[in-house]
Amino acid sequence: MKSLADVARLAGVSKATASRALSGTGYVSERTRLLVTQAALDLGYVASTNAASLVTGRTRNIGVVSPYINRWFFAEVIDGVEEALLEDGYDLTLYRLRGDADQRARVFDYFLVRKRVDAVIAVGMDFASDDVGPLFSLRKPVVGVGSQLPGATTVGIDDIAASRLITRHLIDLGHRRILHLGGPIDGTATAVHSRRREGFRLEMASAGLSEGADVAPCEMTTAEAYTAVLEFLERAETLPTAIAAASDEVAVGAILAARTRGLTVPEDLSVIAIDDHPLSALFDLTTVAQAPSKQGRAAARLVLGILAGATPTAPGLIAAPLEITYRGSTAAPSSTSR
Amino acid sequence: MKSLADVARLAGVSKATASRALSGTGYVSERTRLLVTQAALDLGYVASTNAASLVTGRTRNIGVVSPYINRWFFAEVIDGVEEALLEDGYDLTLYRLRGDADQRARVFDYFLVRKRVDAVIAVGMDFASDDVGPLFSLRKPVVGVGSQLPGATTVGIDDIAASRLITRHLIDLGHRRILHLGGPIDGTATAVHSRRREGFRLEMASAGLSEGADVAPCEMTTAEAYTAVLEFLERAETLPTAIAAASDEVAVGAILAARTRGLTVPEDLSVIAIDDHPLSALFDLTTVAQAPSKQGRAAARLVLGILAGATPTAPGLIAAPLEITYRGSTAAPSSTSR
DNA sequence: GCGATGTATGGAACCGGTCCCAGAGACGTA
DNA sequence: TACGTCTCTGGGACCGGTTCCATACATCGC
Repeated sequence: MKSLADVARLAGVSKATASRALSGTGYVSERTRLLVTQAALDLGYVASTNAASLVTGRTRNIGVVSPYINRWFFAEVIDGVEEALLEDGYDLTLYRLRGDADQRARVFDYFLVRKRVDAVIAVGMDFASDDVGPLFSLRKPVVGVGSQLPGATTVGIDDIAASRLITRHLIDLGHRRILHLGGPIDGTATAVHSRRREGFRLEMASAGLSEGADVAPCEMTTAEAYTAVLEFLERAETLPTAIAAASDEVAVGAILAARTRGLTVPEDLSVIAIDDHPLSALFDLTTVAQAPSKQGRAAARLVLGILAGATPTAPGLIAAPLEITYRGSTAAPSSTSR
Repeated sequence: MKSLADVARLAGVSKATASRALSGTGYVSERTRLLVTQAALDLGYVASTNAASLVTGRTRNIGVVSPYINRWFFAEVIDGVEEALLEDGYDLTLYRLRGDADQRARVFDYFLVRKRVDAVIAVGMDFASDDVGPLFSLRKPVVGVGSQLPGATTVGIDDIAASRLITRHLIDLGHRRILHLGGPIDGTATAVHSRRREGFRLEMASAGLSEGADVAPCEMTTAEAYTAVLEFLERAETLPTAIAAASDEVAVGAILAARTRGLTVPEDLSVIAIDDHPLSALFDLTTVAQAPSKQGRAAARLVLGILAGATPTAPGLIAAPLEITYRGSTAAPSSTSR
């Protein structure tokens, strides 16, 4: 491998001058600049970012932490982040960080031990406030996406508000017995699904409908939702007239389960959700759009801005506006089921 | 940030000894080893991989290139790769590499220019043989997953064989007019969807059914497949009795489109596909399972093995065995439609 | 007692860049 | 003429580790 010294020698200049010529910093005459770039080209010279970051302390590399990479929201966010980083010539190092037991340990091992990221973007990480300590002890910019990161700027939507919004819509349509679907029951209160469930509870309560509020917990996947809804319908005494789902993926499971049970949507059962997953259009699902890849881009921009010297925004949620995309899965409850 | 020199000073030894003590190489007495590790602990010392790799030339970092990260197969593979790498303490740097125009340029820019990966795993990259040049010029291990990489070891399934298998199953059931669904028409011949289409053609031809073979191209997404099938059914003179889909995601689009048109599966239309996507169980879809996350793991293992000194396996496909998972979406054509 | 071998340690070169600082011309100005 | 300023270049320290080599001592066989 050719090094900068080789280039400098061929160009007949010093290492220092060669470095300046290639990086474009400091004073270099046009003539020598051409000389050096030509020499670099001739030798097929490629710079070592390692060596550079050793002295500059900057790696042009961003760490992305996410509990999943094979679920829609997370994958979309990462996609957006990657795109934005690429535009600025940054690399993305991916860490899947799931579970709780080894969570801290891994944060320590893989971020503290190796100091090769300039900043961290945490995607949908459900960190408790005492868990983020190690993350911040890096003294590097940290930005969250999706679930809110205590003490850090987070881009996303207000999950409680979004859930209240869809619940409200069902209530406004005339529904009184509503099932909230999705999210394991043992999640922390700050988890996205917990907050969406909380929003549902709050809205039902404020409408005086706590009696009609029911909850079916399940993992946030279509398959789990399908069986959860099937089981719920099995043992329910009075059926709900509507489902407020924690996500589109879960809602699709509900719709499929309803079909299996011979219920039609929305006549027998209205379904509404949050996300605007690409499948939701196919299932004619009313939902609240959130564009995760845009959130990813925004988070990346934020981080790059801070690295470029911008003053960091105050910790807290940078919330995207909420708007319902009305489709055919919601309607007033039919008179018979009322 | 504390450096090795600080640790050495505190422990009262030289940098060299401290390095040996912490890395566990060479001769170090038990006593000084404890001394050094304790000093490192006290100071909260974290080693700089950058500095280390500068001299060793190894980064403990693997580059993963993939055209998508938000599609099931790719996300699953990356997930598997990440998991396997993590176990060995390797990092994963992700590069999304799509399109063709800037494809080469990016490979050059982001791999050659920065020499900070030890090896490359190319996930579902549809590289033409003259496109892989830059990739191999890195002189680093390269392993492919999914679509076959000319000149490199690739783990995956034999797409042509898989497609022949599902087509054969339909033929064996008695179907004579079969539609192949999925994959843009302009893809290169080596692309996964092209090869699956090719497998379909071959099997139909070898059964003397070229007449009954029809093709509906579309992007490999559920939504695109949905509209493609709808349009196809619109203008088809005689309807096919079965669909061989290039992927489960596409097959789900077909099933939904069939439902929209009032066709029932499998009575009016059999559907079979390849992948065993989690949704396929919900849609009762007969399919050929491939476990992408396992493929990812396997590829990572392969790469780690080579880096550990194992002799690289010969270029070519390491194919997983093919087996149909029989579910309810396939049946003999009904007598009326026959 | 002596050389060979094994264990333990330190000094210093080295990886490949960046950047501070000194110095040399060129040019403008008092 | 003398001096300040600007442009351009090179020398060399430095980032933070790893590793080669030399040295020192202990042990062992003969």
